Amino acid sequence: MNGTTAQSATAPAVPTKADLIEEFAAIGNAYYQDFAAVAARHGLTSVQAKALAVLVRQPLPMRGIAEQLVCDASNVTGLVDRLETRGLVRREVGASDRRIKIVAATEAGEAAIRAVRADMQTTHQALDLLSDGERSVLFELLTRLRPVLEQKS
Amino acid sequence: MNGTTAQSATAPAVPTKADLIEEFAAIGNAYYQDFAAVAARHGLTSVQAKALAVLVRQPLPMRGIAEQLVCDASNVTGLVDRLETRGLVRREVGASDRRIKIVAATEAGEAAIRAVRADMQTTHQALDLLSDGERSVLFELLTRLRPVLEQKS
DNA sequence: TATTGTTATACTCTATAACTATA
DNA sequence: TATAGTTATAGAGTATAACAATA
Repeated sequence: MNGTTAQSATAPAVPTKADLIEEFAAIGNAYYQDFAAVAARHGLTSVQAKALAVLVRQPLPMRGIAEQLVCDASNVTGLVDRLETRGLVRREVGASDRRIKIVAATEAGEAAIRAVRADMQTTHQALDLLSDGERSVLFELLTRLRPVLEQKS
Repeated sequence: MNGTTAQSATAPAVPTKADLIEEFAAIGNAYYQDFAAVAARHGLTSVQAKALAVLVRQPLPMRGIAEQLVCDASNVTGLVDRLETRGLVRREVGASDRRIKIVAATEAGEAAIRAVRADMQTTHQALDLLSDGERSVLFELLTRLRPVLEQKS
């Protein structure tokens, strides 16, 4: 792995942060590929599916969607247009500020993202490799990482 | 979490697979956002950076790149054209089969992807939260998941 | 005949800049 | 004047279909 320490074969050295980053990158890319491929089979681009997944968690104004997608706000108009045409999301005028439009996933939108997640067989198969105890450990570690990882860079 | 078992507060129930999938999705998306944002700062689109990361690991024929990127082979022509124009990759004619063009990252390409990885501060900060022992555990779990997760769906 | 890479076309994603409606 | 959303435009990513070169 890093070769800086000579330990026994049964107790490998602690991985360097670079090792972990590389593994994290590979896992992140592989997950995203499964997500994009399954979304495509369901007639959604990866961006449409990602937007839908975000909106299922909570309704957001146009600019909030842009933040979540890390893209310019101008793109969100067309993106939401296409999702709205297919009945997957709904625009609602903001109550306090009429400039704001709140976008929410419809029932059809929620069903679509549920179907995509259920169909991510590669990811399911990978997680099936773990025992209950390992799943608990992984879940706990990821839950710790998530708040920091979701901050803006 | 799932509420199906009533255990003590210090020993939470084993997360369901759905819980873990959701956490995995959130982590995967957050990682990808950091990657895309940093790549953009370095003048690369996320697809260009991903292709470069793949080619740093190993040279690939055009169709191999398409497989890794989960996209049609016809797209790869333009993608590699743009990377080649900037001196980040190089096309080489295959030795055994002259139809095949092997694409390899140049030194500049390797340097570019190294710079992107080093600049992913959000991901670095997240991983800094873990102790050496936790890093080892996470690394081992991810290493187990990776071969299955990298298979085609 | 089958396969590799390319080209042509059309649609989607993306950023920048300018515009409108509202605050 | 500042902000939320939109429109216009141009470059990049994407799939489908058709093509040339090679196997």
